[in-house]
Amino acid sequence: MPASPPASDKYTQSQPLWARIALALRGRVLAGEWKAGEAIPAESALSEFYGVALGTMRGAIQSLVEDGLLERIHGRGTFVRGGLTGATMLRFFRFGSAEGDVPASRIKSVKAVKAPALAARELLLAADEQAICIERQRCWGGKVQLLETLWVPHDPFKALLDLDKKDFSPLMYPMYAERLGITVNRAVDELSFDRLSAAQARTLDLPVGHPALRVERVAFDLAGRRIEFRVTVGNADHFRYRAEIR
Amino acid sequence: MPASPPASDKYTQSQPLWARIALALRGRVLAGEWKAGEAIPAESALSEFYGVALGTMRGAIQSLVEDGLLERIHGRGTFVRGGLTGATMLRFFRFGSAEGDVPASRIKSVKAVKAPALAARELLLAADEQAICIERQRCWGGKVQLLETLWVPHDPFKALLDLDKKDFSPLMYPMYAERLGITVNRAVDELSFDRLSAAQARTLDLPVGHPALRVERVAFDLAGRRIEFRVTVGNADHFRYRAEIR
DNA sequence: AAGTGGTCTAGACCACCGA
DNA sequence: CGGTGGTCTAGACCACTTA
Repeated sequence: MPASPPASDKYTQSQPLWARIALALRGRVLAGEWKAGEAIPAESALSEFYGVALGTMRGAIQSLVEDGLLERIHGRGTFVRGGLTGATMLRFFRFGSAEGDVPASRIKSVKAVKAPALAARELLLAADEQAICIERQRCWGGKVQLLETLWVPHDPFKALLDLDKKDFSPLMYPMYAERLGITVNRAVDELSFDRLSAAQARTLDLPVGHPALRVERVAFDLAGRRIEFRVTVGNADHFRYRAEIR
Repeated sequence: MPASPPASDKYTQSQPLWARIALALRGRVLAGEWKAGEAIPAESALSEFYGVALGTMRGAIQSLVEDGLLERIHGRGTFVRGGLTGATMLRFFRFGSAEGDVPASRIKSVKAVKAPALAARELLLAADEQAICIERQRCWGGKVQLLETLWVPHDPFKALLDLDKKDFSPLMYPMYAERLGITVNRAVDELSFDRLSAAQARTLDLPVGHPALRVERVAFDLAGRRIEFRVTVGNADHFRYRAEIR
């Protein structure tokens, strides 16, 4: 049975009607009533269910579309958006003619650890809370190009500890979705500049102290929870990024 | 006298009615009927003028708001957006406790030149077309922090050649607006990584070959014309940028 | 042809702003 | 207070997709 019954008075509420309906709709998506990729009921059906005009229902849906939760396709329906693919790190780098190459991923270690200060802060974990740390390398053109260290909360991710390194998918986010039912919906990247440590330089086959781009990423699930913190390091000479400002 | 008379048939046009009205409205803004910062007529007045329902008029205006051309303020009106301030380069850098400091600008040269290949390509100028090249330094905390080279088309910018270096404003975009009536509405930045040349290093008081962030920017006016190409170079150690992905 | 989202209408009232 | 944008209604028809 779906959530909340129709709304009450026409006005006099602190929130607009469309916003309250959007909230209810979001709740039903998060509760799993409609899964990623599935269609939600038609606007007309929903407007009848909530007892509002079609335009109001459209407003509610529109707000969730702008939020990235839903996606409308003319003539087909309104769908719950699938998550990010995780191949998004490539957008910061330019590797010579490696477009066709499948980005390979090599898992180096998967360990249960106490979250270090930086990761704990970004994931909003209590001090000394348990987390899982994953180290991996990403390769293009037969060379190791990116070094990644990921932290995820121990709580919903502990199944990863029992997984063989070979069984990890080259893309983490689709794997989170399939194996854990966790959808990554949004991420925030913080870019800065760094130099390679001795160990990093050795793995990347570059000189110690070589310029490096450092990307710190926090990933969020559909409900807005912080579910992954990731630090990626790559050769700064391959950095390129396009930003639009208004 | 304003532009285009009311629209015709209800449907059967290739473009939605709101899109055609948005186009007409945009034309009136570009023609200078309403200047930056001024309010356009009320929705009700416009809907009557164009002979459409209020909701349709709102849709037309909304599309221009999303485009960055207009700005609505509840209870006050709908306004033509002012341009970018030009202080936007700071968002890529972090300078220690220089928040309060006024970013100073030092013009080194203003010259009429033949646009070099890169600038000509970005500004869509013909080969060997005349342009104006401006070199300047930007300082925070008493130190030169950024080196900038700008190219603008000779055509609407020639007045800058007669201007004394001291009379240049520290922010270019407001100056374009005041002195030339050109509003910068949008810009695209392309970030990459570089090393300082000998001359650059001397000016920035850093070692030759020191890591540098390079920003190539194309700026667009209200009509979408490319009106400035700019290359900015700064110390990569001060680079930081936040990107959100969905 | 049936079902979906997209456009459009003609009204009404609400919430905010400034004089 | 009068004017602005914001919300909401109850319809109608258009345009796209699928079967």
